[in-house]
Amino acid sequence: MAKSEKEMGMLRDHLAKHQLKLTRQRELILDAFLKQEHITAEEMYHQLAKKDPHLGLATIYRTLNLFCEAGLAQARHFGTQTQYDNISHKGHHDHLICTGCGKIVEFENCEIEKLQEEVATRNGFTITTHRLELYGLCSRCRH
Amino acid sequence: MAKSEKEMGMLRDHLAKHQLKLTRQRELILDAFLKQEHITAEEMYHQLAKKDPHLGLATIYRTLNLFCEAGLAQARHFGTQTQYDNISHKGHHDHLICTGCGKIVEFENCEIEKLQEEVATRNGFTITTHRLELYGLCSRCRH
DNA sequence: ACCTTCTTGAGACGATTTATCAATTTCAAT
DNA sequence: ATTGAAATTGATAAATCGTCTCAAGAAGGT
Ligand SMILES: [Mn+2]
Ligand SMILES: [Mn+2]
Ligand SMILES: [Zn+2]
Ligand SMILES: [Zn+2]
Repeated sequence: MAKSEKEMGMLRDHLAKHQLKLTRQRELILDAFLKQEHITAEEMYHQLAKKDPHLGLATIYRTLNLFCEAGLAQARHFGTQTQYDNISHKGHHDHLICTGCGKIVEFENCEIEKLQEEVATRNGFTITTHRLELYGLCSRCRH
Repeated sequence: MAKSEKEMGMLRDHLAKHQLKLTRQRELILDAFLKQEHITAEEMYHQLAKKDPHLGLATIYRTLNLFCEAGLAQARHFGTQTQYDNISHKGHHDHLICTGCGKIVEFENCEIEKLQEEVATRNGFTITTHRLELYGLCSRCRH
């Protein structure tokens, strides 16, 4: 609870800057969110049902979107649902996804990121975010 | 009509291999699809309403998904909708997307693709497809 | 403590895509 | 060409996901 100082600070900053309030729900959801690598609103809804059975799904959606605006999370469409990635710990990262078993491996590659910038510049764009997903089979599923 | 020999062949192959049938609707939708770079089911529905007012939206969805399986199209979630990219003409490509005006620039970058392969190999994966989207502002929207 | 403003929870709602199913069409075997 | 099993279609119901609405409650500056 006291270990998420940095993230709590980022949230407070964002709230202050936009005249928003720090609520019990927002603290609760932040706590749960920081323990995850990526999670959907629905998953979090079920997880938190134990701690607060009255917490509404709409509040979870609202709060996760707030985290995105505060720079703590990043939304990513995966399949039919939206995954909220925790970027506060390890920063931005991309994904290798096994279409056989659903396994997800996270990676970072500075060279790729650099080339992306070049492509953007060449086309007159300024990149704010990106998304790179590699789909295939992991070593186990290949056999 | 006669210029889409290759694509028609790919479709026929897929149909034969899966005991599926070549229908008037599938030909109609293929024709329209090959004229596009990327299109949504809804857009195609409206386009084809002139040629066949009875063509159902469900058939369009079914057929575009069929094209994906046949290797002619690739589905890509963009905003709330699914875009079906025509990959038969220019092959695989990635996208630069302006979050200001919605402009889409297509690009290919072999170096990036090569680095992707390296990342996959390093993690024991064999890539079958991937998706790279760069979001940002185009030169016009930056001002 | 007061009061304005923001937030919440419950469910309605909207948008998109898939499932259902009776009627029709395809196509391979006669 | 005819037949008949199997696939396809169109209309619409249903499912899914996320946002909107709004009255009741909470936050926080004074
Ligand atoms: Mn990246
Ligand atoms: Mn590519
Ligand atoms: Zn696997
Ligand atoms: Zn733009």
